[in-house]
Amino acid sequence: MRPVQRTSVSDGIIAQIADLIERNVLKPGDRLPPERELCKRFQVGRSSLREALRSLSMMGLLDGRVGAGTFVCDKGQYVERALQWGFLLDGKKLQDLSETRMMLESQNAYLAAERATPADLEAIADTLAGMAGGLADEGRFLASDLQFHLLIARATHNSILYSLLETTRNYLQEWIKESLAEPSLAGPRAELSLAEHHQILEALQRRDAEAARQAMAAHIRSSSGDLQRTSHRSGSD
Amino acid sequence: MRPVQRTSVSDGIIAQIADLIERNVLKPGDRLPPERELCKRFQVGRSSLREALRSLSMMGLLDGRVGAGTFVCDKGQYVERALQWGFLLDGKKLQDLSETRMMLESQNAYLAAERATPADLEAIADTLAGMAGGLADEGRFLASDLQFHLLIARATHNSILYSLLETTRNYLQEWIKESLAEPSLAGPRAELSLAEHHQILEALQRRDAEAARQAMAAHIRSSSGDLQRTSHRSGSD
DNA sequence: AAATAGCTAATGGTCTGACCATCGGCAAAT
DNA sequence: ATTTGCCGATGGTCAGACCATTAGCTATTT
Repeated sequence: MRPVQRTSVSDGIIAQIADLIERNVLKPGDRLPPERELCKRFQVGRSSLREALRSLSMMGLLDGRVGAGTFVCDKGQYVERALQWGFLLDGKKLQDLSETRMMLESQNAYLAAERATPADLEAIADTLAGMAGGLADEGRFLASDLQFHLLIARATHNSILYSLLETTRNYLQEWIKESLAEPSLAGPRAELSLAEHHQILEALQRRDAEAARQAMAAHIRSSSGDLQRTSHRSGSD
Repeated sequence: MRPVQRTSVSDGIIAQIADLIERNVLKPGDRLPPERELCKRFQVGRSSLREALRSLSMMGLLDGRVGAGTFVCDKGQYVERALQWGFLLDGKKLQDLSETRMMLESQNAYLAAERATPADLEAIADTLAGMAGGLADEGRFLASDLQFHLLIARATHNSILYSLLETTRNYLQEWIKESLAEPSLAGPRAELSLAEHHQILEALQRRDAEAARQAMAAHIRSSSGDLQRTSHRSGSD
């Protein structure tokens, strides 16, 4: 005798849909049939179906858009999503976040210097050019700044490290924006930032991993200095 | 003007309950009020509440038992559920995870060397003693091994780094266990592992951050070598 | 002809009430 | 003291209804 395992209806649906996605029967971007029809096909109630879809959304497999339908997510960020839960569950201390970001950014720069393809480097250089051209336009400058860092992370060709960096950046984005919006700092800060980015790019192009790491670390340090200065207004623990 | 973010009812409930668990208001093992009462408290329909509870269960934070109630799970077990759909750990991901872990472990060792309190160091030393005493008992040895690394992460006093390391470890736990279970490797591997741990502890006690980082990196490298050797059986990219 | 405004149907999101299966504990019977 | 049977509480499921939003079409306007 062995303990019989009771399988809930929702879990059955989850297993089926996840299997379809895994076997690529449902490709990223595909649209699922409407909920009410899925109910008929699976022969289950809408509650159970929706609980299943909700779970799959939570795992990052599906994405429901009201009025449009439910779609298969294009990014296979299963593990990444799970790691982000770990983020959410812990206290989001600004200082800890900054420290984590510093570590991720510098280490990613190190790896990127070793692994970036010519196409990666070209994209990074292009973004940097966009930054320089957007010194006056704050929004464009910030967008290029963000993209610069994300492209470096992508150049590591490690999806987990990329995802982690993306998440930390998202959390810190607000503070970064605030800090750069300081009128007294905006001009010189942006110029300095641009110069630092150039140093990073040069290190990457030279394939000098250690230099890339240190250039990135110096860059983050100098900007996190501003963060500290800006953040003490909005309270702390 | 900025795009207003629409927040679904379920997401609101998820955020609230997750927050309660995070702040330890809801401790592991605690029982939640019945669904029908939660509906009244949150003033939401049962569907929405159940979708939220389902998502939290999927994350491994909650566990619903029919006839008994819904209980708060021990944190850190949520990965196993995700692993039920084995499609997320292909060879590439395993490699990325190992790399991420290496980076987290070594950097945490660096920071721990700078910040560990005497109590932290004592706890780490105790755990190492437990490891030495558990060479014969595989389960005890692995448990102490895990605790050793987690204590170092805790000694950084950075909750995010700790959480990330904890999560990556959970993912890799199965493979680590497999690798150490190799009969031909078990004995020498455990001895070597113990020696490496001693080196790490010594570096921590000397407050030599760079040495701690390198000792940890060497340790992870040697064990991830076993991981690679073990994992090539189950396919790769 | 092109752009805009308004309408309509489809769809996900939410609520309600009901019923079922299972579990825990209690009381009666042995 | 142990077993048996019962009953209430609880999570799991279902069906139907209504709402809010969206996409796409239509008619109006420029």
